[in-house]
Amino acid sequence: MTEHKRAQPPSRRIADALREAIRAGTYAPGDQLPSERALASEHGTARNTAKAAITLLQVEGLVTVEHGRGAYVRRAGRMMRMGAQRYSRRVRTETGLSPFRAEAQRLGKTARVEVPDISRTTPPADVAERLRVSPEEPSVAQRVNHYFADDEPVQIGTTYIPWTIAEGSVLATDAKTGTGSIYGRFADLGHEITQAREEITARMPRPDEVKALAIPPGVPVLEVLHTGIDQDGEPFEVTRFVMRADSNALDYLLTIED
Amino acid sequence: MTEHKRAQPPSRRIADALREAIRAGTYAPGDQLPSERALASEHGTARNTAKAAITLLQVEGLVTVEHGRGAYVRRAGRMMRMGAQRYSRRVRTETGLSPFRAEAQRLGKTARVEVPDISRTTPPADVAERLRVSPEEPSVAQRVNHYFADDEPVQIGTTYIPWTIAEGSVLATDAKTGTGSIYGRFADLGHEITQAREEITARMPRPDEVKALAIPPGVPVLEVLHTGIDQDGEPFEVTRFVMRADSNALDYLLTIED
DNA sequence: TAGTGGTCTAGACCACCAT
DNA sequence: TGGTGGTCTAGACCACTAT
Repeated sequence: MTEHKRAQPPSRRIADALREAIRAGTYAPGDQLPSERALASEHGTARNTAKAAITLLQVEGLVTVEHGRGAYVRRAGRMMRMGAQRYSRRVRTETGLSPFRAEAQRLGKTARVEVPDISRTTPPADVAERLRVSPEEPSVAQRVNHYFADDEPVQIGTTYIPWTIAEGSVLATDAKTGTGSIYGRFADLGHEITQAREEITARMPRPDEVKALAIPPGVPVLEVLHTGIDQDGEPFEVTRFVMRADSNALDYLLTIED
Repeated sequence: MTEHKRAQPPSRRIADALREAIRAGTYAPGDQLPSERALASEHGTARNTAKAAITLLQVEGLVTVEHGRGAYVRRAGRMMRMGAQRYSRRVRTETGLSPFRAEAQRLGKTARVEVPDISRTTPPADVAERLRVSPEEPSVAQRVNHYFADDEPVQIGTTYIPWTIAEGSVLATDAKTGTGSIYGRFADLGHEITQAREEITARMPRPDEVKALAIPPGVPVLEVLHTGIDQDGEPFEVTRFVMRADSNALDYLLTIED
């Protein structure tokens, strides 16, 4: 008998079995998996080992675990698609909606935006570089926005505006920006958005983001560093968006330059 | 005495202490953390508990663990920035380089591309929809590309081409596509790329992707579903890119439509 | 060979949830 | 109340890395 020695540790074998069962549809999205104690006795292991298996799947983003209730196969969430055309002036003037509200409306969701902080601060280095302001002085106004769809937090946006632009306007003081969203106010101040640069990365959320966005384990975030550029080619605003990757997608339609 | 009962479980406390030490620079990127046994005795816990703390940081993407060596603070990798202008005809004809090779050259890295598979297959549903072909027949040619920078795998690209276009051309048969990359061949066939749609999401990698891209725990992937559109507005190619999020970024410059 | 992480056991107590 | 996950202990053996 050629015995496989240590072919796979038990926790892996349990995880593989569950993964395969999920793939095969034995456990459908939303279904509850067997309890840790059940898995352990089924496979003849300690409960710790069964838990290790569940943790593997959790980190892969395949299942979610609820304390006191059980482990469930994760459901695919409907996606908010943030497209590039969301900045268009037409959308802004015709609907009076901000990009986020317009997208939520399209999906039939209720949008809510909270503005927990507006202040004058020293910008992070990457922001300062893009705005061409000093990274060592309080050279910007900062507006923090929390976005909710159907009361679920889905996005955080931190907007940085050169203090020379924001000073004296509602941008530096008021949560409400009025019709046409914040870009309406920039237009009032002589900065019509004509170009935007968007730099996109993904990473695991920091603990504070986990809290703010109620992110379950195994869900990364998309980070978009957005720079608004006006008719003179000047950057007038940088926003760092952090969004749950399991409920947001980005959608760009590009015209290929020659 | 008001004792905080269960303020924080020991594993969280150890993780918090390490996180703070990393933030403060006590442990710099690349530095080794104390061993699990050392952490355990320092904090008066079992080794398992110290390991749980390390695992938390690992899942957050803050540290990497190497079997038999130790746990290390993750270094920030240099980023490959995949920009929208990478499809421009000018870049293609002037340098003769594919988008990936052009970017690698810019960073002074050695690019290598392997083509482990070219075949005729049935496309995934999302691809079929975008190419307007049947999702139930072998209606496409599939080309799988593995991209390496300095011999490290950084990206996988799976290109789907309607069989009606690929049939009879090198696209359906040859790994080598010749100068100007694959888009040069599409141009030869009468499909000049004039627009591209890119739909971006992020998620944790699947086990097969973990293997192919050698992804350490705590690193998500960016998935880009790219659709190439020709001068007649017809989609002629869809590519699904999957890339390590810790070594790739996307960079778009958008012109805001009216 | 010594030190590191990888994994497991068998049992315990706590916290949360539904009934 | 009973079932579920959250976490811990104390010890054990294995596998990998470096010297």
